[in-house]
Amino acid sequence: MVLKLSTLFLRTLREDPVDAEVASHKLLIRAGYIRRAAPGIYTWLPLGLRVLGKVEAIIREEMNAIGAQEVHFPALLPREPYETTGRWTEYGEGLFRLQDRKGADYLLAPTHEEMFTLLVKDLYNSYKDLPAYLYQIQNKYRDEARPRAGLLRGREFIMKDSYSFNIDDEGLEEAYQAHRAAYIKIFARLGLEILPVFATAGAMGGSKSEEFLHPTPVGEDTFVRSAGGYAANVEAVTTIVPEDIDFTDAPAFDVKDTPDTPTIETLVACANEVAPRAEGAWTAADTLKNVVLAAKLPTGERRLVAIGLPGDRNVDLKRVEANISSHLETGGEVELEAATEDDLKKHPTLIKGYIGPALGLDNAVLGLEGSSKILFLVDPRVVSGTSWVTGANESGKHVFGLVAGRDFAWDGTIECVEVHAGDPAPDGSGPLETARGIEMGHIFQLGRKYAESLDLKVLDQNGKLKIVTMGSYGVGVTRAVAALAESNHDENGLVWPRNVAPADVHLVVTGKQAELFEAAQKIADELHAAGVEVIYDDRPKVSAGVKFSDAELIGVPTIVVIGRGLADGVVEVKDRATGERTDVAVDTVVSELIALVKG
RNA sequence: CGGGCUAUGGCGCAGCUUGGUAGCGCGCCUGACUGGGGGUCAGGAGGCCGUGGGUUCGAAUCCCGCUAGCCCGACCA
Repeated sequence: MVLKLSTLFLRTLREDPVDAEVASHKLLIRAGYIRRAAPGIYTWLPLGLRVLGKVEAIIREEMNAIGAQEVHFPALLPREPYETTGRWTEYGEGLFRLQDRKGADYLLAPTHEEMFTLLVKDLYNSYKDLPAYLYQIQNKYRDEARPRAGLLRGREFIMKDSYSFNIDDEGLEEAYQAHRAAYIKIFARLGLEILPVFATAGAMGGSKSEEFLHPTPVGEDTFVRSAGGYAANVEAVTTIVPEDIDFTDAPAFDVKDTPDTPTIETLVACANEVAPRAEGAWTAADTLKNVVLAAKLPTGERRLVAIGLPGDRNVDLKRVEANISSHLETGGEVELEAATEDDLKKHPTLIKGYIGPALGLDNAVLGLEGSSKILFLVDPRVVSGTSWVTGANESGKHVFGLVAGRDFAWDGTIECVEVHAGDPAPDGSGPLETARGIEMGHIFQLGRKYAESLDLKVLDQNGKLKIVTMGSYGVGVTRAVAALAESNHDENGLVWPRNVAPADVHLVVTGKQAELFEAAQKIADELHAAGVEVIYDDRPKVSAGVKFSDAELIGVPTIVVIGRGLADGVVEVKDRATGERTDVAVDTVVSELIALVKG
């Protein structure tokens, strides 16, 4: 392939587009890879399409290598399957909906679990047909509230999504691991640094899930990692549970007057005044903060939940949301917010600012067994034997030395506090630090949620119908192009890794003599014959400076300059990434370039 | 959905305060020069000034409404 710049459909821009913030967005527009068609929706120009194609090819190879088979669904889908699984409404405003001329509802697919499930149901009936791995590379549509950063978060984007179908959990685990390994290979081949982080399954259901994050400051996802190699989504971080403490010799609790102390800060100050202790001043960490939240259940019910946590910590609502469903009999997605004044009024035993779990096991307030009948969950740091300063359920009074397990009980523990930099990693690999990343891929063990609601069953060895278990696995393809641009550029433009670059070699002619163009054309032809992809800047009346700038902006890894050196029989070979230039004899340049590209 | 900003040739912007023939740079077209880092000169093409209403002899400019876009936040299997 030889792309001649004199005819290539391309216009590079000298200035950054005003609406672009991040480097990948600016450069992909300026270098003529993409154009904006609508907010979060982009047109792919010839150069961009070439990069996209190369990324897709790598993904295809690795998916095929694990035995996955490619199919292709429509993006325009009927309402019914999504109605069956509840996602027609669950997806809310994020879904592009439209109607045909008869008024029938359609949607532009945000993801294809339903369609894959129905396709397998359509064709397969026996355990002998399984396992099956199917995938597609296809446009997805999500009406994002705020598309941003060019290709990084679009309303139309390309995703590779695959789905595994197995008869049992062992098979699902195998499928999951196969995809996980394939993803690691894909990102390695793309040259994208990737961190698999544990994620919570969230509303997708299922048990196990990992995100593949590309660490970069422009990323939208916050995660934590340790020097020792632990990495996880904030929602999925677990706390190291301390050992229980023997409370045999602990002094009895003591209720004290602590007037005007509705906050932890005022309480700590007051505690040091009314009850100074020998071991050092009271701190927020000695207090047990009891926060009342209101949970909106899938049933529509609004239910209060109390969370007990050390006073030096704050509740992270997202973490609570991610972890609370196992404590509720309803399951499904739960929305949480702080309880309002009205909520508290319905429970007169709860005195705002002075809420406490109990004054002795027989005198419980919080908890399903307590007088409030409110579910009481505690942070895992609250273990049996720990002693706390906390509310005495009476205005202006707190209780000191209230011992967990002896004086109060709880209904369960939950990961609920904000994770701070410096907290220990759960695997003991050191303190955590927070970082930002782009979600490049996500793998889920879906389990039987979709198969169940869409009735995907096959006969097992015993002739009995069994629900199939599924996994779903996604790679953001357009997002990968953006991430590649983001991590491969300098102040002059893009710097593509060789295996995704729009071409292997960028030939530049400087000068106007016919011999220069003839020599360049010859080199281009010979490279082409050897299977090397060439961009050839044959524009006759464009100055050298413009050609150099364009070459650097476009970012092909090897730039060859045919110019004044030709009189001495040499051309210049320049490495885009390092800037290193070498003069190479014109007679050997083709073979050297072939070696460079194929090597 | 909250907060901030913006809307004027393909792109980037000025003009608006103080109403009076719509301008600059880049890009595009013609020609000449130049020819290794976005070069020079001359001549061109291209604009319902987001949209609807109002004030006025006259509105890009003043007033009211609407719409769209961008950024931050909320949201984001």
